[in-house]
Formats: sequence, structure tokens, C-alpha cells
Amino acid sequence: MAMGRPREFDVDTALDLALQVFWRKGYEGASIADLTETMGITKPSLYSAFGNKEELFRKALDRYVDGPGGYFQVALAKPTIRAVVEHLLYESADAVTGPDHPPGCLAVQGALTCGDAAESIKQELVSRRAKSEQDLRQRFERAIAEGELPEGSDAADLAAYLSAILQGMAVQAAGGTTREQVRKIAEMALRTWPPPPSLATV
Amino acid sequence: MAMGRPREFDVDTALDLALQVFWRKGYEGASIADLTETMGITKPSLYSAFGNKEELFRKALDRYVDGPGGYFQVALAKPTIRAVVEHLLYESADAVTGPDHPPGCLAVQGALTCGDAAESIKQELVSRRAKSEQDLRQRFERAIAEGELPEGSDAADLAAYLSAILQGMAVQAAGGTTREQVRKIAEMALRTWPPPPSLATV
DNA sequence: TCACTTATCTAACGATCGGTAGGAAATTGG
DNA sequence: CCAATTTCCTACCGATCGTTAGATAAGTGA
Repeated sequence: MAMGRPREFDVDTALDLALQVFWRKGYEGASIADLTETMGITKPSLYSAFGNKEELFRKALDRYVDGPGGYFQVALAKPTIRAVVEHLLYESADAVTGPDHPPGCLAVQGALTCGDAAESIKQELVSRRAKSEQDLRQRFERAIAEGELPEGSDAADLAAYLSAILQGMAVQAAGGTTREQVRKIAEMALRTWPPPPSLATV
Repeated sequence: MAMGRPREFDVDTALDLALQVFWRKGYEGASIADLTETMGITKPSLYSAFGNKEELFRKALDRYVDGPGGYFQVALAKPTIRAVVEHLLYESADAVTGPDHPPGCLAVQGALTCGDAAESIKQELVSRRAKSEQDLRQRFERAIAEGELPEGSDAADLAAYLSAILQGMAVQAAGGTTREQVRKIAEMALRTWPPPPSLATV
């Protein structure tokens, strides 16, 4: 097995480096030249190993979700809904302001807007965010069924509300807001948690 | 006065059309070809009237702030802090989901990330968002001085928190979330308003 | 009518975009 | 040692990027 000339770089390491570039500059803002320079490989090596720019981004995104973004799934597995929300807010505050990687969240700033050519990437990120919100919603539904949330709480609304706060924290971080300040946002959100159900819907 | 050949297009109308393009595609995603096509003018006309892409964006941004984004300053002028926050949340929910323009907020999605060439545009947007948050903070300071908010409330923290929610709503809208759903986020935020001050800081 | 000014257009500029031929280099299996 | 396979690199592809030169058209003031 393993015929042919052996690859001189580690694919996963290169992918992590590509992730850093996409994270900092977004899908469109990251040029192939940026990527190859940071990854330490040539263009043909990049295309041979990863297909093209779009595939490279998708692979980097998968790696992001399983790595720096992994706290999300960890949070969902917490036993109580209070722990889920606490974990989500605090870990997110730290994640979007981590000192060892670009600020913000790749799923938010990877392609919030873009030109026509990147439309499918934008849609991919929209879907991923929607999927996360959906997972959160299901967790809230379980919590409601288990009586952990006030009578009349709407799982979908709670998920949208919390998602918006997390995304807002990501925007703040992307703009350079410090970890301490973002943590305060998380604390304030937690201080008012859970929002009581609307009187009109009862 | 008015020497030379008269301009065949209206500058403000063209600027509004350019704004639509930047709003939908972001600064980098909007190409000069996109802009001229939508504006109905040729490239030399664009450069002659607006300088270059960066200046065009800045002028479109000014127009955005005074037009579709004008609700922000209107909200700050409301007499009570409750009215300020209500106006901010509800008008923002409607603004980022307006049917007559692209979804989301230009100040958020214009250049949340970008390549090196657009770095100064990104910074401009960061500054504008910071300025809005600062204005909001000052309004909260006044409200605290006037006894409208709980003892121990921190104006800067409240401003960061509310800004994050507004930006989160903009991200949701940019991803295609409906007006009704974004309004629910605004309602939930309002339901828990104002967040009580931290016990630790008292 | 004639200079002057400004806007219009076509056509092009160099630079960069994402993406690839095509051949040399390095490994494996025979 | 030789064929097969795979990766490596240099150089290049056509398309598009933002931007502009240069000629022409349409107005004003004298």
C-alpha cells in the first residue's frame, strides 16, 4: 500500500491553518494566495489535497464545528436546562474571544453577505446556524416536557432568542470587544433567564 | 453657474441603488460591475461622481444611517428609557426585515470580516457600531441619573447587552428569519427588561 | 459662434482572482 | 533496476477585480 511519493505536509495541520485564515477573513476575503502562504504549501498541493476553495472551506468548517465550536454540543448534553444555558453563554463568551484564534464565530462571519459566487457557502452557513437553533429548540422542548421551564414557554422562541444573543456576542467579539465585556453580556443574559412566557399566549 | 454638460442621472438615487447592493452583498461581495449595473450608469460615471469604491461605500453608509438606520437616533430621543428600549427593539426588528430592502443591517454585514484591502472599511463599521453603543450608553447614564433604572445598574453593560441583542437580530434576519420571528426575539428581550444589576457589584 | 467646462462612452490598464498543465522528484512493488 | 504511482513545483490559464485614458457629446458664458 501507500504507493507514490509521500505527502510532505500533514493534511489536518494544513486544514487547521486554513481554518484560521477563513475565520479571520471570511470565505471571500481569504484568497488562495493567503491560504497557501499560511498553510505552507503550493497551490497545486492545495487543490490536489482539498479539491477547491469551496471544498476546503467546508472541510475547515467541519473541523471548526468539531473543534473550537464543539462546546455547543457539549452544552446541549448538560443534564439541566439551566446548565445548558449557562454553559452555552459562558463557553461562547470565551470561545468568541479566545486568545489563540481569530475573534468571533466562523459560522456567523464566514459569509454573512457575499457575492454571487459564494452564495452556496452563505447558504451552508445559514443552514448550520438553523440546525444549531433547531437542536437548541429540541433541548428546550425536552426541558419543557420535564417541567424545567415556566408553564407556557415556547421552545422555538426561546431557541431563537438565545441564538440571537449568542450571535450578537459573536458580532461584538468580531469587532474587537474584550473577553471581559463579552462575558458581562453573557452574565446579563443569564441574570434574566428564563424569560417568562408572553401573557398573550397563555 | 452649472457649467459643462449636465449629469444625466440623479446622484442621490444612484447612491440609494448602490446602498441596496452593498446591503445585500457586503462591501467585498459587491463588485463595481454589480454597482454600475444596478445604478444604471457606466464605470467612469461612477468614479467621476463618487471617487472610488471605498468612498462610494462610505457615502452609501451615511445615507443608510440617515435613512433606513435613522430609527436608532429617533429611539434615543424618546422621553423615557422604557420607550427608548421598546422603540429600539421593535423598530430594529422591523428594519432588519423590511420588505423593500435587503434583510439585516449594513453596519453589521457590510464587512464583518474581509480581506486586507477592505480592512479600513471594516474598521469604519466597527467604529460606527461602537459609536452607537456609546450613544446608547450615554442615554442609559442619563436614565440612571434620573432614577429610571434599578440602583446599581451599569450603563456600559446595559448598552453592550442591548447592542448584542440588536446585532443578533440582524444576523438572524440576514439569514432569512421572518419578521414575525425576529419580532418575537424583540418581545422576549423586552419581557425581561431591565436586567437587574449584578449582586456582586452592589 | 467659439472657447470652456463637465459628463458621457468605449476600450483598455495592471493586478489579482480561482484553478491547472506538464514535467521533475520521491516513493512502492516487482 | 525498472515500471507504476503519487506529490512536488514552476509557470501559466482565462476571467474578473478596481481603476483610468482618451475621445466625443452637451451644456454655459462671452
